[in-house]
Amino acid sequence: MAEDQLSVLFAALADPTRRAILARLAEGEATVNELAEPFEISLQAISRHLKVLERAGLISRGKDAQYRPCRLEAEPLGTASAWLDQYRAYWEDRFDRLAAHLERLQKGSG
Amino acid sequence: MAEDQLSVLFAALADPTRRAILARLAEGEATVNELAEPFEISLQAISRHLKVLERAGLISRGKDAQYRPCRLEAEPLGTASAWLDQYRAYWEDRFDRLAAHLERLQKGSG
DNA sequence: ATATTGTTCAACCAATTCGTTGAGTACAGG
DNA sequence: CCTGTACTCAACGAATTGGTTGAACAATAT
Repeated sequence: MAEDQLSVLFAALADPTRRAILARLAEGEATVNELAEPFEISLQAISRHLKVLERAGLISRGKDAQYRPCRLEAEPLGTASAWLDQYRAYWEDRFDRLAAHLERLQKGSG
Repeated sequence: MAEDQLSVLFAALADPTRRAILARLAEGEATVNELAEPFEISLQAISRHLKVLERAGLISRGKDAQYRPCRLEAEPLGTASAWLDQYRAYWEDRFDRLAAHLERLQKGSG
């Protein structure tokens, strides 16, 4: 299962081919063939990666004759970033002490 | 395949149970049993989720008698956040126009 | 010694994922 | 109309995932 937005999103980002596609789209729209060109895998495989990205809301697709230009839709990345920000204090050095402190507090419970 | 750091990391974050475990650990160390308590799934399933989180570098585990206290290790979240920051310009409104502009630039190629 | 508690390992199953190939569908142009 | 180009759908296989149960093992308590 796991159909929530964040799960679908992170799952989409968990594949290096898909991340490479996003990087390419950051430079501008591209057709499926253009996106497939740098990879060794079949066009069909790319087509399915695009479907995953679309389901995650990370791309949208247009229709221009027989072309299906893809466009980056970055909002979900903002959502992911916001989620990660919950933990920012835990990875930024200045808060390491705070985290350790909170930990000890709740362990000793008094 | 896909054994790179980022892929393993995002894959670890793609499961809601694992994200819930991280949220719990943000409040402090916890044993496997403590972590399992809120969930309906077996202890073994939790144990495997912890293994995934550990492989992603998101937790570390201690040894206290028969207990294996887990601790949040947030640095990888910082890595993920840094990766996302590449795209920040694309989801922040003030840059939407820039993105669209870049797109048009490269399409027209002149 | 034995039992109990905390945790992991191993085998298994169902569902999903990521690739393949082969067969469509949709549009453009001679 | 027929061909070529762009793309998607469907069927398939191998690998992975996320759950299960049953058996281990380690440390504590009796």
